[in-house]
Amino acid sequence: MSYSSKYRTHHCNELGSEHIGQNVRLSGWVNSSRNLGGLVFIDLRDREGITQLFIDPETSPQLAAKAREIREEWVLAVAGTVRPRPQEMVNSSRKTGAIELELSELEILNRAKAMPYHLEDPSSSEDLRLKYRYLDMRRSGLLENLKLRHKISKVIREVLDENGFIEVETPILSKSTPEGARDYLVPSRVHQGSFYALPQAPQQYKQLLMVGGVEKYFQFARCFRDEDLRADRQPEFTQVDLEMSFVEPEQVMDIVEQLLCAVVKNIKQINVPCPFPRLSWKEAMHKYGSDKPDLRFALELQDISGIFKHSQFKAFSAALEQGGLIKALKAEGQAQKCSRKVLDQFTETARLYGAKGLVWLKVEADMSLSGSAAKFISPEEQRELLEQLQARGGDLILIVADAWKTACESLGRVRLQLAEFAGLINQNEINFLWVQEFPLLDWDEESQRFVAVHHPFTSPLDEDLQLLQSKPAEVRAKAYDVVLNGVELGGGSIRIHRPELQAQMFKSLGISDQEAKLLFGHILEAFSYGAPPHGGLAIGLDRLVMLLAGAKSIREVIAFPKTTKASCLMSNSPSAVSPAQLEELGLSLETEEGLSDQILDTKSH
RNA sequence: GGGGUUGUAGCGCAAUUGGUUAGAGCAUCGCCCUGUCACGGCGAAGGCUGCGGGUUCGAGUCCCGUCAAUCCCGCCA
Repeated sequence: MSYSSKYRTHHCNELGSEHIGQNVRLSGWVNSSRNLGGLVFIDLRDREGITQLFIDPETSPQLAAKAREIREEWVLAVAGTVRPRPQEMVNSSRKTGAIELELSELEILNRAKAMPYHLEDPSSSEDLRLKYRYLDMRRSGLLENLKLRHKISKVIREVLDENGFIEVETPILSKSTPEGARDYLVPSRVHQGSFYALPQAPQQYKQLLMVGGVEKYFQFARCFRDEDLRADRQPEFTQVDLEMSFVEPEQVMDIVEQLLCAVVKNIKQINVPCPFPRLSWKEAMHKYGSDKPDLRFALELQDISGIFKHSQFKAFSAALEQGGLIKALKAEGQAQKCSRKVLDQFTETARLYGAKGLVWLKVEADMSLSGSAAKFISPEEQRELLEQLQARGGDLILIVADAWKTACESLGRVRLQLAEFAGLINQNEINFLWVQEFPLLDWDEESQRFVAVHHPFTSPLDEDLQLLQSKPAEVRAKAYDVVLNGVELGGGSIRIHRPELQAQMFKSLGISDQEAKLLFGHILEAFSYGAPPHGGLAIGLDRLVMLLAGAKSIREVIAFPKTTKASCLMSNSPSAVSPAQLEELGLSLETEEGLSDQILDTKSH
């Protein structure tokens, strides 16, 4: 790579002993400067690395005088001769540590104010780093994460290109639809009172591309959802979105496996086993209490309802009477390590996810049980319990008795917490799996109707079709999620391509023909002109990069992320707009705060 | 919408049961320094303790509210 320009002939991580004697030019930022009164050392930094500059006041008094005023993060262009450092002054921790550049020219390209915080201090607060994101990039690991993201994107593009996928962009100004997340709305000036919505996903467009005969589509799609945020959720995020025609789940899963294997191979030099293991949703819930189980460790949940059919323990009998069940988790050899305090934390977790409580039992050396509810468990039940769980002295048993979903999910969360506490998780492992056969519909108490678990275009499993009218809750979908280390990385489905079935689906969702026409008319019409069978999937790129970067939050892999209240600390968005702008859009604000904000706003048109 | 944590100098922190004038380090500014690499030495300046109430003779410290950041629940097809 040639860097030659008036600013530089090399970058700052390039020069070594082989360049000694050469005249070179470098540009970059002052990482630090050390003025010893006589000798002056400056560490010059660019994207690639750091080179030490050297000025001897005896040979270059003017340069030394100029260098005296130089401060951190000033921008310099320099020229000089590469020379070896004295033997004992070699800095072996730096690639360019064997040499230094003795300056003959020094140009100050730009000065810099004192930094608002110490750029290399990892403990500096995140809001400052967000406010000065452009400074954060200079020295924290952020730039490395952006490079990693670029590399991952490149591999994904290559694999999809090699497999005949065509990258197509779809509109950002899109149409609001019910179902799913809250939309970000964009008011229309030309059509006052009407709004675009920013896409939650390019779902409908990509299906229309299939109707259009594209057959294999992909896109790095920016998606927008106006919901409350988390460490792994931003209001706008990127999906690797893909869709294929004339396929069944197998073909979609196959290409995604190829894609993810290539990424991991390229980034981590690890060959992950392919194809990925597959679990049905029901199995995942039963065994691991999660629809995105972390399989880096075993710890399977067990159904122990059978043992307690005639239990005298009210917590157990009540759950069973109400049609629930009793699930247990056995932690080998953890009885000693788990103090009362730790067990209380587990209990709190179980409660947080809806369980009424958590029963813990310690298996003593003599195989007797001790713990919160041991006295309510008969000797016969104790014997059966130990036998079913194959428990040994020193084991810890955690039990939740509740409705099926609550019991599974709450104990599933305890399972994760326990694994972390007991150090069962190998942080270097990359563990992919598929979860399939999700339910198609879910009863929503709030709206008193069925809602689509995935989205309303998801096809039911062929063998469950006949249940759609009679037992909608039991219909499984041709949907699949790819899970990495307990994180939902992506999901997709085979879509409904026949208008009759789509109409039936809308009916199940309580969407009238009229509504369907109004909201989805264009896609229904498109399907009436010969839609091919099709399906696809979307991968959360931010989450993928986060996991491979070992980052704790997707903010660390996004150049300019927003806070948990969806504001940008750097640009101060969102912000008020001028009355003139509102007027053009035919909008007026209701709140007084809104009005006063407008008056404060200085933007003029 | 709900719960937890945090908020003291530009930055990261300290300040005893509520008790004099809120401290030292880094950064900044000034002076000194010829082999540093987080250079070092001497000195100076720097504060509405997030904001608003309250309790008290007295509040950085206790109470209530509020704002912001963050983590989680709900929510996120």
